[in-house]
Amino acid sequence: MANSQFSMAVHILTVLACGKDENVKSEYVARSVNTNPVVIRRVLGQLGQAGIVTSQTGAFGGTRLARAPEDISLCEIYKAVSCGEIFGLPRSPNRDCPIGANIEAVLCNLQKDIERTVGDKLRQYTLATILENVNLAKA
Amino acid sequence: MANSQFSMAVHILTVLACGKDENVKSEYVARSVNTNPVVIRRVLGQLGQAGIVTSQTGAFGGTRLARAPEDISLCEIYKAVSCGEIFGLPRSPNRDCPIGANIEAVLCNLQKDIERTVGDKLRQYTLATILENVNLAKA
DNA sequence: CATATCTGTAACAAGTATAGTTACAATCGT
DNA sequence: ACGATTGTAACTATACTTGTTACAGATATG
Repeated sequence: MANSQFSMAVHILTVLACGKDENVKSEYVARSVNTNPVVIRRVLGQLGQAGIVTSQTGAFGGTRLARAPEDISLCEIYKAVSCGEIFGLPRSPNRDCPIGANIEAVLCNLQKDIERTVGDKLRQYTLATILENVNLAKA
Repeated sequence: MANSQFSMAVHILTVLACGKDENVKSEYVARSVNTNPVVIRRVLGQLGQAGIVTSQTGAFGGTRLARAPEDISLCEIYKAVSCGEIFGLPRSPNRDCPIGANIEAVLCNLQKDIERTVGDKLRQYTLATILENVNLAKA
């Protein structure tokens, strides 16, 4: 299954942003994402550890944004739920072969370069950008 | 399993590049990558369809680069074996919810933007770049 | 033309990741 | 004390990647 946790995280945070400073229940978010509340809470757990949201247990509990949408970059969200690399490195190249012995390091550097590039791009967007676009599309 | 087809493709092509204009057998490549020849031939099939390599069946057959390493960009290789997106889109957002109805298009645009960015970055490298780096590391 | 050598590809097994689901302990307002 | 909600473990279903075996088709060589 293709990993859609980043998409889900953005969707979830957009719902929370619309909830302003009210606690939003995972069950409510689940209806917009069209999935099970536990799936929402799992992602919310990662976003909480990253300091992007804060949750309250108990009656009238729920989750809200820890900061204003303008201060939450998509890069931060991506890293919070980050699940795997853009491309995987070679598994077990033959180190007796001159190429096999060196290709891993070369690809690893390339991988870091790509991920830095993606990070820079994602940093250009914030949750506020997403909110604007969603509202634009609505109009 | 994390997808390492791009890494494998680059590794394979590096081996082919070292074979100059000789046909290289999948069994030989498999020893450098440390896997089964069929796995190599599978990737080689995709690279062949993309016009990056040419193969010959039969005795003394094998595969060679279709072009000079300087003329093969990593972007081309990435697209040839392209296996999935940087991040998956939402599966089935609730279209009765204003957010659910619009988030998919917004994320899809974002996804295209990211993939364009990655493509631009990969276009800065060619197979020749990789060859240089592998040889540098060897020295 | 017969043979040995390769590729191309189908079919299947094994390992692993994601998502969905159920269940329940812990927490907290009333 | 009670009801509402999160946090989290455990399990299932699905699907993707890799590795492996098997074999048909193509081709150079003697």
